[in-house]
Amino acid sequence: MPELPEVQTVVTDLSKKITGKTIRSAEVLWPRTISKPAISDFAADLKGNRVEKVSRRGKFIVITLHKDKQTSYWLTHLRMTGQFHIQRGKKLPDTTHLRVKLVFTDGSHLLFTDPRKFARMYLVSDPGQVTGKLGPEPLEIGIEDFIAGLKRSRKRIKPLLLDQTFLSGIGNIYADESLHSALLHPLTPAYKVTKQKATKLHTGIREVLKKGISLNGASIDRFYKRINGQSGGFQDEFTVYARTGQPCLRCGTLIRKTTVAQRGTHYCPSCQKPVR
DNA sequence: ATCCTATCCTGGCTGC
DNA sequence: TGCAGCCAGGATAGGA
Repeated sequence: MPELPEVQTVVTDLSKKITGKTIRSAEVLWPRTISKPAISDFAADLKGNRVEKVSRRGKFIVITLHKDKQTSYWLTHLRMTGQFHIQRGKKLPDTTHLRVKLVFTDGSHLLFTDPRKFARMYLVSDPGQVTGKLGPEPLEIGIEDFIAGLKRSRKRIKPLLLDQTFLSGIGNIYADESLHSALLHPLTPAYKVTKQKATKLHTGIREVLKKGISLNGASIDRFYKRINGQSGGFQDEFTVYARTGQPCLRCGTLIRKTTVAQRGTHYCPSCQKPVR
């Protein structure tokens, strides 16, 4: 669902729309969406803040706020179904699952919906409180550190890629796509991945994520959408994800789906052979 | 250290 | 047509 490329797309879109705006009021319609601070403080603390910057760390949207020379950070993790919406013209977004609503001093609105209620928001003075345990950004980690990280881990490669303390931002889709691109079986123990394959995986992760970003993410079901309601384009470029039973684009073998670490896992049984 | 299970949630889907 | 039951999925906690 929303992974690094999807979150990056939201961040880029949001940045253009809300940077410089000042929050007039905030309203929380589903209290559990707010992790920190207490519900009673969240809306009141947001009020009067000016949006300085919208950025990303892992799968977190990080909004830097200024008020009375104080800087605070409003972080949002979309989890599966969290979605920001901006009002566009007269057409109102579907607010069936509205959880948080912001009104800016210019009268514009920022709405946050989340059907499954798993998304979480934080308003903190130090973003490290929330993102402190995250591993490096997958587009920033160097090849040496990446290989060393694999060697150090006894985990299987797919769960390791999903581990946000190892790398931050990769989720189920991009893990499967990266592993296929590197011709690695998802159950391969990380420490057994050869230097050559590790290099291929490092490259594969970068290419897959960059392609995802350039296509504004993947909209696999009705969930992930850009803040203006548009879909991404990466779902049309999947090589294995959601292609169960369809021919591998590389060798023609039918793509198989199994469960690894409680996640649907798609791979080509010919291109991605298990390691003995 | 790592794995497994349950939990949080809802809408969509299957099967009767 | 209606409805019960199952499933996906990111992160985390607790037990093995």
